[in-house]
Amino acid sequence: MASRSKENIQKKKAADTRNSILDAAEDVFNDRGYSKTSLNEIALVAGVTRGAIYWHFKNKEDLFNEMCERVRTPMREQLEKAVADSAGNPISQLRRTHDYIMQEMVNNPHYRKVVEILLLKCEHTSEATHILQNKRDWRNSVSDLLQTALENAKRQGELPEDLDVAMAVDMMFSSFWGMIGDWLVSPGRYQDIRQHARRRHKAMFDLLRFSPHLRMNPPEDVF
Amino acid sequence: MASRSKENIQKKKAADTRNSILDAAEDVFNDRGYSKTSLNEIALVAGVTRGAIYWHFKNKEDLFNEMCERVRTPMREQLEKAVADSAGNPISQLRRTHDYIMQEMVNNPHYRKVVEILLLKCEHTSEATHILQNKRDWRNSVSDLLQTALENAKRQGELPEDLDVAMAVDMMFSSFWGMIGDWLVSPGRYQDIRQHARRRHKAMFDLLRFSPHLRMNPPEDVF
DNA sequence: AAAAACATACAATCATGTATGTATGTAAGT
DNA sequence: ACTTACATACATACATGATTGTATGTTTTT
Repeated sequence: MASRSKENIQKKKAADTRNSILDAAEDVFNDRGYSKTSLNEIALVAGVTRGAIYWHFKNKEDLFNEMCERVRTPMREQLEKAVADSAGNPISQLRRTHDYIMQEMVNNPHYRKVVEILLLKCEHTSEATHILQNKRDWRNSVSDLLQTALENAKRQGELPEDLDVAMAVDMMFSSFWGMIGDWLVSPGRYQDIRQHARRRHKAMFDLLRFSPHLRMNPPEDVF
Repeated sequence: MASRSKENIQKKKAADTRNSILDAAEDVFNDRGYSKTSLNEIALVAGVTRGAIYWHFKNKEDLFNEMCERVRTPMREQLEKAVADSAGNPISQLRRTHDYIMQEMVNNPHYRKVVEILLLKCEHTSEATHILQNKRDWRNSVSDLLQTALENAKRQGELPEDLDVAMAVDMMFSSFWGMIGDWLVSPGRYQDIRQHARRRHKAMFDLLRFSPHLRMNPPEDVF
């Protein structure tokens, strides 16, 4: 048992190193951008050498993906749980979930940093398709969740029967991430981003409920 | 006069070289991302050497800015003209302008490429503040224009008197660029992006007209 | 001849991947 | 109980290649 304990201590230390590398990556990627960041800089900030990074990660791309995963996994789980719990009252559950995400975005540095990197600090090149894949995966998982929630809301009578759910999800999604991007570019523009996000979220549901252009057969008015 | 003409020919040739460098920059930045692109690659695609680039531009950053300017200047002028012409019917003028921008985005490769670079192909680092500045400038000029147009619409009675114009502009802006970003990430998602954009634009104006949460004193309902 | 519009050559730096070194802990054999 | 062997978890060193800025040609007009 003593040896077992010692073994665990070793493993914990290695895990700590790994996490400190990921922490450093969040900071350096944020400051210098993904491409311009060298593994050496990350190593320096983490208090190790590049050797440690190559021990824990295959290369820069792998490190990047693991960094994303460390945030995406708990985020997705939280969202899935939230939607699963939304049996009775999908809209208010969505509102709570939205507020929870905004809270995490503001208060959880890991969330904010990784989102900031994905939105503003990495390039979408033809070779580094993993970044594109990362974004698409994120989008798809969130979209599916939203879609489910909106369908639930339709069944509950909280949203119009003929709501164009795909369109609504599209609009909610890009409006939300557009706002987040805007906020990250110019944080000073918002005195209270969470309050702002709440208003926008409510406005968005006014839209879903009342706009004829988000129905399955939108009006073909003059143009 | 002959000498003058020959001189002009020379100058035109130089201007052609300059433009071909900027064209090449649009393509290579798009393919490889801003950071990973070397000036040599751009030179190769443009059919010149790095010497030509350093003759026409101070460095990579300068080249980037000039590339943006070549699109931003005509775009801003078009928008300014459109808003100036909107005396009588701001809303329909805004709709036409929105449609015009989408048309350019789809049909004008220069517009699309530069927007794609700014949204997806460049990193926002602490040293390369010119990129941040570029984005802020773009945002501010478009926001001011939108703001003016919406104020006009209020005066004409086309929008509610107590509409929170700043909030509305914010929402329109981030919703629009969020959509564009989404489209550029997954073009296949939209069979007809212009039609999609039109629906969204109309829906957005439903929102401006009818949502109580976009008024100056939004309802403080339960949360 | 001199300026414009480039091309070529060079020096300095820097990042990546890998190969090799090293320290520590542990499992196995005797 | 002691050594040997080995694996983990890194650090160090090196080879390679790429990029930038600049300095120095070269050609063509004027």
